Amino acid sequence: MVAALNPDLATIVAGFHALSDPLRLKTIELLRDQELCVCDLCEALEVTQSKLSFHLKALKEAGLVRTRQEGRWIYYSLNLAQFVVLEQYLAEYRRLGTIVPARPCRDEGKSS
Amino acid sequence: MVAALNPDLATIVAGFHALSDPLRLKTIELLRDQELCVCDLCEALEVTQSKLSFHLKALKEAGLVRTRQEGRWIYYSLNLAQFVVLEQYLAEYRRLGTIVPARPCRDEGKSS
DNA sequence: TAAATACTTCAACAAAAATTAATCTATTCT
DNA sequence: AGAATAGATTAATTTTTGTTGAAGTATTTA
Repeated sequence: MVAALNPDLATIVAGFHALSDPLRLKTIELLRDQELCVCDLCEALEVTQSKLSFHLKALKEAGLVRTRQEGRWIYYSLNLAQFVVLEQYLAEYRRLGTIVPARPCRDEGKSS
Repeated sequence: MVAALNPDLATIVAGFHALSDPLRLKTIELLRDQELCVCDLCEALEVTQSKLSFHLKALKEAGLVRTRQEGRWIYYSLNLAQFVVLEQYLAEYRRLGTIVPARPCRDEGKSS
């Protein structure tokens, strides 16, 4: 048995939800290269701090990013482990290559 | 250069959005094992046909599922290729292991 | 201690997504 | 042709998300 093989549905849903917005996606793409503080991200993404804060929260609650405070700056960075969790979830689909074909719908033991 | 390396942001966003709902996730988990018609899915998921139809549409528009009509049944099945696209997108993050650390925020060439 | 900076939170509002029930289309069965 | 079945579509409504601007918290600098 592999570690952390069964993250629950809610975790997966939260993860994909966090990734389902253009601004959040651009944010993590920026963080891919380096840790950044909120003001850097605001500047790069050309959005207000308040707006970005909302999206950063979504990313954080989904476990996709971490924060580290240094003085009055808060540095955001990716939590790669959580990316792997989602990647693995998708990989499960690739694993099983054969999909059982047709099988007529009405024969499936329905009490008719 | 690898084929289809740069799906655009909108495609990725749509894909993750389609995966960001519990019912849709349960749907694709059912389809993981076999092709199913809408009435089978409704029964298994215990939802109304109309409601499921809405969610199937989201999955379909994101390219995650395909349909095949047979008589008056429409069989849904996974489009694994699109799962791979999303998986690859996430894999890009794992690739670059080192994240550039701190770097003080105010030194970044800001005109102050 | 006062002012400034970095960031979050809140509350009001706007916009998008989901739910529901009814209707519509197409196919099959009699 | 008429009734039944599978499924999509529509419109009205509710729920959830996202946006905006103002206010709040914490830290630093003067």
